[in-house]
Amino acid sequence: MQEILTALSDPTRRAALALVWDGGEHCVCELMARLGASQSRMSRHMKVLREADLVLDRRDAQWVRYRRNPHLAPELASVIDAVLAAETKSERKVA
Amino acid sequence: MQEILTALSDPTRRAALALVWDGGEHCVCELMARLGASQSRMSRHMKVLREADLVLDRRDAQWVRYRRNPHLAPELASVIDAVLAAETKSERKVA
DNA sequence: GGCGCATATGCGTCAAACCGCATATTTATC
DNA sequence: GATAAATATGCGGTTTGACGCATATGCGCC
Repeated sequence: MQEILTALSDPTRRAALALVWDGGEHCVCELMARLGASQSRMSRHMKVLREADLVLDRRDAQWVRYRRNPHLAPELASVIDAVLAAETKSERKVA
Repeated sequence: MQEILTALSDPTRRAALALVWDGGEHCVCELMARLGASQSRMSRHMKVLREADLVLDRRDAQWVRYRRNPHLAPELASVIDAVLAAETKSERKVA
């Protein structure tokens, strides 16, 4: 829980999590580009998400594909869902 | 959202929030005692919760009574509920 | 007005987090 | 085997956050 909330407390990580939460696979280079983050920064952020067990990674040729962890305990997945939903809502208000 | 997640990323604040989330009023001295926190520490933590709009406070003689903010946007209240529920569950596993 | 209890806050310190830069590692291609 | 692309990581610097201690403030009571 502590690790998860620490992971969620960075905006870039939340944005990355939102992208990955669609169930698909995303390489670091894609996330970098879409979030405007440098390579080392993006790599480190994904490491934090991985160590919090929120995402899984897989080597695929020169890429590393990150995806949502489907085995996450349901009560923890609910936390992520609630956070991403709340953030989506507040973005809509701005737009 | 950022402010809320920062507030949630401290274990003492989560514990205080859990106590206050019952809908009742709680003075700082009570929270201090129940959480084993020093006075200045508890006061500052409550300030963070207040500035994140998660709790409201009210002066009552020499006490300050903190309570859950009932006007919190529902999608944000869902975040708090999910976090507290997840934490309750993990505590039960330990016990 | 003085005293005591509850709470807030200024200040200095210490630890943790984030970042950029440079470099290492892995894999594909030629 | 050399080169290039994608990713990870060691290092140093800067920022942010938590804490304790001391002190200030608010309030009731005498």
